[in-house]
Amino acid sequence: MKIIVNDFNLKETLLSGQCFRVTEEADNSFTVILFDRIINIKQIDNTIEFVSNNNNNLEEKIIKYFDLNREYNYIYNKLNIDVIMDECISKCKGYKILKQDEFEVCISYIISQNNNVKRISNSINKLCELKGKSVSFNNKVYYLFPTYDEIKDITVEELRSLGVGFRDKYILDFLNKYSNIKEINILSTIDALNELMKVKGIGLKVASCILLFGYSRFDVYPIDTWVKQFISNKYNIKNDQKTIEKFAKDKFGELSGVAIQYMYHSERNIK
DNA sequence: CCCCAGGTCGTCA
DNA sequence: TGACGACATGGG
Repeated sequence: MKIIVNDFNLKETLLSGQCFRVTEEADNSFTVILFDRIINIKQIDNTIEFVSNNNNNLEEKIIKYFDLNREYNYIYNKLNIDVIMDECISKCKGYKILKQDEFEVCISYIISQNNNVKRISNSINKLCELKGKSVSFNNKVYYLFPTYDEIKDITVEELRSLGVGFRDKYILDFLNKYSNIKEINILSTIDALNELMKVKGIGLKVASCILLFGYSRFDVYPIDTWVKQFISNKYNIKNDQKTIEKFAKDKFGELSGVAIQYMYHSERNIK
């Protein structure tokens, strides 16, 4: 199947560190575990081509995951407030904020704290092998991300076997509180952040990543070392958490998340 | 062997 | 409130 896309960069979007379960294949295509199925997807100019083990509503799932129906020109215009952002935007053109599975994003970003991408991916893959459903695709076996029911009884020993280390108790606390978190969609962004941060091991940064990458809340802004340095250097302001937070909120408002993500991406992934 | 990783918690002033 | 070490683990 094919879709015409006019402002999309598949590779940048998938390899930017938003999602942890993507494989780049030898033919420049990508294999992605997308909710309930496996897809292999490739971009050739303005076309994306994809195959899956499950074609039911496939196009719809792809459009949703890559957020292809959103008008990004509006975002570019809103964020283009100075030469610094102008450069960021031109570097990041076609780079989309993914709409990932909510449950998966919560656990993935709990694991991400004080951790590196390689280890995060390894732990998540092991979790899927241990608890998720297996799916055959292209003569290989893949594992879906487990549902809540599939992992609600996971033990500390099992978690440790995944290599999540001290984050084991954080995952358990999240699972205990999951019935409240399921309702996050209906909350305002501030309330949603606070609800997530009731979980031990979810602070402002992880909560913001969850809302940005799992719930398409573009008004949260996950600030890490990279972003802090970018902003304090380029805008010549104090490299301090509160100062940077205020700056992002005041400058970019409802689209702070996209602005921050563009900065992260151009600083971290594009040289 | 030491350092670090898309942080957060608990503790002590 | 604010600073600061501890935390599991394996890749570099």
